[in-house]
Amino acid sequence: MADEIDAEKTAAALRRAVSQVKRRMRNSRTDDLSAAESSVLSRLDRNGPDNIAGLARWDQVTPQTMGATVAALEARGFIERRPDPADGRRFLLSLTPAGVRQLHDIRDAATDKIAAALREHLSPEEIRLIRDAAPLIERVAQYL
Amino acid sequence: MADEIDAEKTAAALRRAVSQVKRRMRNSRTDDLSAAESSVLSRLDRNGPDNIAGLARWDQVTPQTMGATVAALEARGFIERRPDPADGRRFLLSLTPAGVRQLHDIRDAATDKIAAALREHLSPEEIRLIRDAAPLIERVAQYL
DNA sequence: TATTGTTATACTCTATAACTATA
DNA sequence: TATAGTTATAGAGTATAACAATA
Repeated sequence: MADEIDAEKTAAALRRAVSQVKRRMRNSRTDDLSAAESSVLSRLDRNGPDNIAGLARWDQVTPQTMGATVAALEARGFIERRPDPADGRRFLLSLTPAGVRQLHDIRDAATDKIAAALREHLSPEEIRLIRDAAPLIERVAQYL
Repeated sequence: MADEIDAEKTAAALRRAVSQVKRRMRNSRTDDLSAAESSVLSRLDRNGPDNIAGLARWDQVTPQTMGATVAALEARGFIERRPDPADGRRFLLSLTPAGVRQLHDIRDAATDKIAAALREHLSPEEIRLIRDAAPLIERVAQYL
């Protein structure tokens, strides 16, 4: 089937592209948050307060790993925890104002780098193509 | 300028998409190679033999880090080293037949997962959009 | 019993610093 | 002097195993 072939080739191309981008962005730790940390802040920013187990499930890491990430963010004042009144085992985690600020700061830093590369090396039409494809890629990611 | 705004928005969207895909693919270590390792095998497969310093520069890691990655691949028989006749300090690294096999195996495993998600959750037209955008994204990555 | 969260331990990838050998 | 490669050490992110508290 033509569709099947298309999906395979597209998947291979996407995999290569994503690996390259991610690998090159790896060291943009001029910003002060790791990938694990900014993933958690983004999640809390978009979906509101959550507990450790919920964040771990969403991010596909173990609760132990998420516990460490959360502890680091807490120690730096970017998130805060309070007991869940409905369930004595749980803590509800939420962004502090400092966490919101940090999240938006690092977004800008990483984004600027990509934007500059886009402007310098791609045509406006090519940029539009990526712009249209990006949300679709994000959607696919949900099912991996 | 309209272009400037487009580049910023596109960059932000791309960053989100790439982070999500990479994060979700992280544990597809059913296959037997880490990201660092498959990156090296891919490079040798595409560009032929190289030395440690060259691989390190291309992959934007330190020579020490690349030395460790190379040693692991060597120990598992996926690459081999021989002295560079032209420069006594250097070793030339190249893929073994086992390395080529391993490279293609893991490519298939990771790709299948993405292809399945594409087929199940995106329309043929949306898949084509991603297919066209992927090479452009890979090109941008070169300049990050 | 099942779930939430923690502590202990270990592995991988990465880095910096300091060294040897060769150019 | 500069470059190629190595050894030693450390930090971050991840995992598994074992446990306590709560549902």
